[in-house]
Amino acid sequence: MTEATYFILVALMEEPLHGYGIIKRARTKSLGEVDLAVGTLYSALDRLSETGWVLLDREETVNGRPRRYYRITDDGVHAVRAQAARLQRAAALVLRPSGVTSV
Amino acid sequence: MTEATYFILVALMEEPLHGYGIIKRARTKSLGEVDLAVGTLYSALDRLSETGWVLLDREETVNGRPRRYYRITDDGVHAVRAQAARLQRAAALVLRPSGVTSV
DNA sequence: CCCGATACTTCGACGGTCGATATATAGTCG
DNA sequence: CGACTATATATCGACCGTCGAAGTATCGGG
Repeated sequence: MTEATYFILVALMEEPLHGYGIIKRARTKSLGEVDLAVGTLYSALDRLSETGWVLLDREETVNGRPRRYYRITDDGVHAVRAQAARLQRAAALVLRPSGVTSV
Repeated sequence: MTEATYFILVALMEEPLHGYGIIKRARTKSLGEVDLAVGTLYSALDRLSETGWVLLDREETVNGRPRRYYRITDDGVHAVRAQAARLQRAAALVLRPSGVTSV
């Protein structure tokens, strides 16, 4: 799973969001580190819909323009949790190196 | 930083290794999850040499064939530690979600 | 004697990211 | 009032990194 995919799923964990909302949520969640490009977002969203990790929650019309809200699925939650565990293990290799038995 | 780059640097943190050794070390460190393709490794190694995060430690000749050992630089150690911190923060978003003040 | 493991190089294909462009409205600042 | 920024979606080509395969070479085991 790429970083973009991970942060899209993380953004959707709290509540369904529309495209632009995902970009903003990912930015705040990552403390400004992750700034999803629109091209990245929509292609990733298409892929995630195909794999069934997100789905279209509802479609609103604001100012005559469509606004699509996406929702994470149970499979998506499962996938993002598995990825989080993987990331933590990867981080621990450097932050808590084995072989250092201080005490 | 990509996952491949991260695990190459992690593999080199303990001691200098040659290409094939990096692949094996990354595999064991990641508990079999990361299996670097040779194409990925050598192109990543070239990029890392250019950025100055790894450098050629020494060159041996074994069975009439060259064996190049790579070493991580101080900059590389700094970069991999920063990335580890980033990964941990990303993982914490899911594993320790804010707003859950269990007590 | 062939196969698998070790070991490096190169190259084309593929997948995902990025930035630009297009389009449209609301709000802010000078 | 005009320019600019933020909000909001769609699309497309360029680019970068990954992957797998082919090529080359040696050693040990079955």
